[in-house]
Amino acid sequence: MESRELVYFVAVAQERNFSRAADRLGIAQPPLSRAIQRLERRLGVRLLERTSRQVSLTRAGEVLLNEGRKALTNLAAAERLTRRAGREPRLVVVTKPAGDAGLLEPILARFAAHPDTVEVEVLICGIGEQKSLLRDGTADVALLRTPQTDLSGLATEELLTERELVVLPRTHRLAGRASVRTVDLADEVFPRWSDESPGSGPVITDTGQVAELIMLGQITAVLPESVACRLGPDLIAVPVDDRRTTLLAAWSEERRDRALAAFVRTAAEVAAARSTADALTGA
Amino acid sequence: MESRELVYFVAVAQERNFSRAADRLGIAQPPLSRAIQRLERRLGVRLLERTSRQVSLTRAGEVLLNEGRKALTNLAAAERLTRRAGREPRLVVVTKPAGDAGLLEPILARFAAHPDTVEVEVLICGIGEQKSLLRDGTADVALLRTPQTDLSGLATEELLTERELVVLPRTHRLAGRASVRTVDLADEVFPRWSDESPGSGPVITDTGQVAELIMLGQITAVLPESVACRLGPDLIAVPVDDRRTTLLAAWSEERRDRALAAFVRTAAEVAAARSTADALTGA
DNA sequence: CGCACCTATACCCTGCCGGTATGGAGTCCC
DNA sequence: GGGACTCCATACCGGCAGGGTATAGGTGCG
Repeated sequence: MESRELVYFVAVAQERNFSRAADRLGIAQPPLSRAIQRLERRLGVRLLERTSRQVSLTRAGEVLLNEGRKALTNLAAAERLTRRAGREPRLVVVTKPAGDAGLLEPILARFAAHPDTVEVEVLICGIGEQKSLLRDGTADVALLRTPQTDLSGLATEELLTERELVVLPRTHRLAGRASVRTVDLADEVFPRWSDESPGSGPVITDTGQVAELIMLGQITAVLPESVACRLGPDLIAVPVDDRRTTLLAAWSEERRDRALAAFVRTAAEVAAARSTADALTGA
Repeated sequence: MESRELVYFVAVAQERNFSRAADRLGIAQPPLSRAIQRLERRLGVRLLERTSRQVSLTRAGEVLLNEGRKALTNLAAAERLTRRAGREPRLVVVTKPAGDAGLLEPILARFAAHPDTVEVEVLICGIGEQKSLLRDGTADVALLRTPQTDLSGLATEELLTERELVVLPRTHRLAGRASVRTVDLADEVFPRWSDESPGSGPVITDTGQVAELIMLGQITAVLPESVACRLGPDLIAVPVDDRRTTLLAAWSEERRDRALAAFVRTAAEVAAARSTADALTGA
């Protein structure tokens, strides 16, 4: 099976529409139809049920969509890793906006002095993209927060655990509380951090929206302490007693190189130092 | 990256020779050279160092060989699983000659009566091929023996543990012993069960060779009891006290379907019954 | 120095891949 | 119910990728 055919099939299977898929692929619709027909012929299996009104997946089509996506991810990873191996060694670290709890800068400073240091590129990606960037080889290490749904294939190191705070407008009924518990928040509207994530509120596409929407009373948000403190003076942040979040360093479990190991170790050291400092300050 | 290019590269990287690789791929050498050049150009990385006398891998080439093989295996698995999903559900069970300890027949009989039964195809493969057949989706479940070098990605269930016996010609110095230990066999010549396996003796390509070679005094072999007993009356089998082997059912850890689970469970039941019977007979 | 071996280049040809135009089936809506 | 719309399939055509043969060029060996 040619990988291009598989890319085509995945596009059609996702769009459930030949014309839109062709559009996305940057080719015309007829060649796409033929490519899928050829693929079906070669596999000896019907992948799609088409009527003139809708396209649906057969059992075999579902299998190929799932397995094929994995295979294509692997192929992309092989390509990226190969490209990287040909260049100067460097690390790509990926985080999301405000997702590093302020640790990244000291980590980079300390790592630069490490004997196994290499050049580091920092990538700030959209919400929920980090794991796929790790898996396809674009990034070497990510800063993630627990809880995470699917960490398969990734190795992790816990960096630090933070309180979580609910962020509210000044006028909110809970704004005067010294602390709250999760049950107190049962009636609140929380944003959905990505298209797929559960929740009742609006989908967040830009982090700047969050403070805005909270101020307007549209939503509330529960955020790690390091993030909540930076939203601005017009919002009240109240600790949620029974919630904690942990910042993780994560990387592909198969990767074994000195620079990566050194980076993770450095990150853990910086985080440990920070935790100790916080404990002293808090006390 | 097109999968065909990757197949070509892997062939060259393994053969370390364009002409032989082209031969194996069934194409001429010049198109192969061009394909590799194109791949290198597209990746922007040199993969192979060629002199007119030898081809060697660059760092990037090694990465692509390793990662690419994985990706191609996944691609093949996606293809096979898709093909299978389009047909009647069935299980492919793979074992090697005499590798089932006589369990397969009763397992199949019992499985046929199971509520979740499906058609079963039995594949008897060459030595050392089982794991790759599982990984590329050709087979659903394999009967393997411990010790095994690399079971990553596979789930296993222990079926039964057997004694191992050393098989000797009648005239052998140890032929009269009631039992031996591994240290007693230090001077013996053992066959190599595949091209890669360690050992001093000849490479076995056909199981029929083994009895033959033992009879001629060329080698000795340590085999599971169930196999050793069937080599014929002209050979003496002496128990090796300090060696045991376990028969495993193994399958891809990602697979989750009722028929597969039912098969493994049935296999375990049959094996348990056999073990009990043996214990009674032996006592 | 010639021979054997191996890869790269030159050149040709076939067939695949992609494009445009159009057909035909089903759905929506007035 | 008919026209318009949507959507996939078919027909046909052109360009180029990919494969073949012949051969050049470099290197180790006797």
